Amino acid sequence: MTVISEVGSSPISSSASSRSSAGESEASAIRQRNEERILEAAEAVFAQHGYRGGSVQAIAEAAGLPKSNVLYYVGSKRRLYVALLERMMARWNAMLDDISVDDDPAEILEAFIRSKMALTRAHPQGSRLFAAEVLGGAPFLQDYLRGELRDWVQARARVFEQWAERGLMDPVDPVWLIFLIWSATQHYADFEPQVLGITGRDALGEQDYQHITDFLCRLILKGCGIRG
Amino acid sequence: MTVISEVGSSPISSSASSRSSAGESEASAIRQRNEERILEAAEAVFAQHGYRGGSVQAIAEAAGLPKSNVLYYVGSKRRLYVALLERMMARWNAMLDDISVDDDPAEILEAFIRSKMALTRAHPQGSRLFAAEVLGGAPFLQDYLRGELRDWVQARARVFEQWAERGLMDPVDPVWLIFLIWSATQHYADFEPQVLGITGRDALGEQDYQHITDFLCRLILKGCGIRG
DNA sequence: GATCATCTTGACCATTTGGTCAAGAACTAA
DNA sequence: TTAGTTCTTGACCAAATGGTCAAGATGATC
Repeated sequence: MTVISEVGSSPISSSASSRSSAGESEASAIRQRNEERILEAAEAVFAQHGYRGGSVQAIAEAAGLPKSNVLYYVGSKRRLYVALLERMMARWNAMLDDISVDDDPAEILEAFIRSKMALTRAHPQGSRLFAAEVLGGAPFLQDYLRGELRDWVQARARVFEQWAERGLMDPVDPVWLIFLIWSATQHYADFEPQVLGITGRDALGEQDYQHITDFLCRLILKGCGIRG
Repeated sequence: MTVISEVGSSPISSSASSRSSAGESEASAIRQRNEERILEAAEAVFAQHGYRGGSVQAIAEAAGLPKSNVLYYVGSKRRLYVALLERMMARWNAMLDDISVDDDPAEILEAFIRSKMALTRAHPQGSRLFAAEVLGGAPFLQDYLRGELRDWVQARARVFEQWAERGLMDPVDPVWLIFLIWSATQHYADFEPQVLGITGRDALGEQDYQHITDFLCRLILKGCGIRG
């Protein structure tokens, strides 16, 4: 799947109204600022209401710009949505590291859980955007899910299986294990109103995240027969 | 939170166009059949697109009825949505059993996981409807989350803590444990396109569900220091 | 069969939606 | 300063939206 154009130029500028004849050029400060505002606003709106339920007017209001100004920069609702998904995927792809059978299972699994929880905390709206898109049937993400994400999962699963063969962890199903870690870590972004309602909090703080992360690391590693 | 009116009468009939002067009366066979069609269709549409993104026209098409006929039965989009949420909550409340410190932790946790997975399999759209509503900030569910669901979680957590004190399980955080079980079990409904895309399946079968359930039971119980 | 209630459903309505368009202001480079 | 580019933004458009309305068909009861 296409990664967003290289850092420095605008993520949308090559596809909307700045068709400079010199090819890809540096976006102006005004354009960069406004596009960033639009992307942030759009992420929140689409994360909350999905593609169909999110309106360009709501995005415009959240960005503090007139609707036609938003459309001037991004071209269309669809283009904006695709740009957002690509941004999200780029962020995730940066985390799709490779692991080896020579690595230590405890370290790898713990790092995996910790980095996912850190992402949840840093980018909750990205997680919600993904959740909304998948709830909607993932129409824009099929290639990604069936392509590089799947390859990554399968490669990681193979390493988990080899660890199990060496007796370094229990022979759990590695794919369900990966889903368990994803669901457990994303839950705190995706279902935040539930978490806050039930725990009586207004927000989760750094210390809460620390406790949750520690809890997940301990339980999942022990549950896998690692360092129990 | 209000539970749906008693079995036998229509879940919507008391609030839309059948204002019989004799009070609550048995709905006709036509009404029952059409209301059920509408509820099923609406559940799918709202689960996929959320409240804002789901349209009455789409629901009407999915139900095979004209839009104004749908509105004849349900009154408004909002009433329909509320009725759906109430139906979902009633289904969930039937599962909010009580446990005691004298129960066996292994049995209780395993039953909890198994029943949640069975619910995921039997009512995936209900799970997705809940997810969409929570992603949207849970505007219609705050009382439920902060009320009886919270009470249930707290009561269950207290029992978990007492088990830990008796050395029957590790002293894990009981609330995070409940969230872990919810997120892990609902994942297979809510993120089904992801699961299918990554595993290369067109659907999850009974055997898949069995394996996943067994995996979750084993890992989570072992991770809690129960019967490891 | 007559009467009343329920059901069906297209026409209609005000508002919202994703755009398109173009005038004028602001910015940039020579 | 001039010319060209970018940015701003209200007016406008066709289609979609959640309804409302009422005529006629169907169902139920006496």
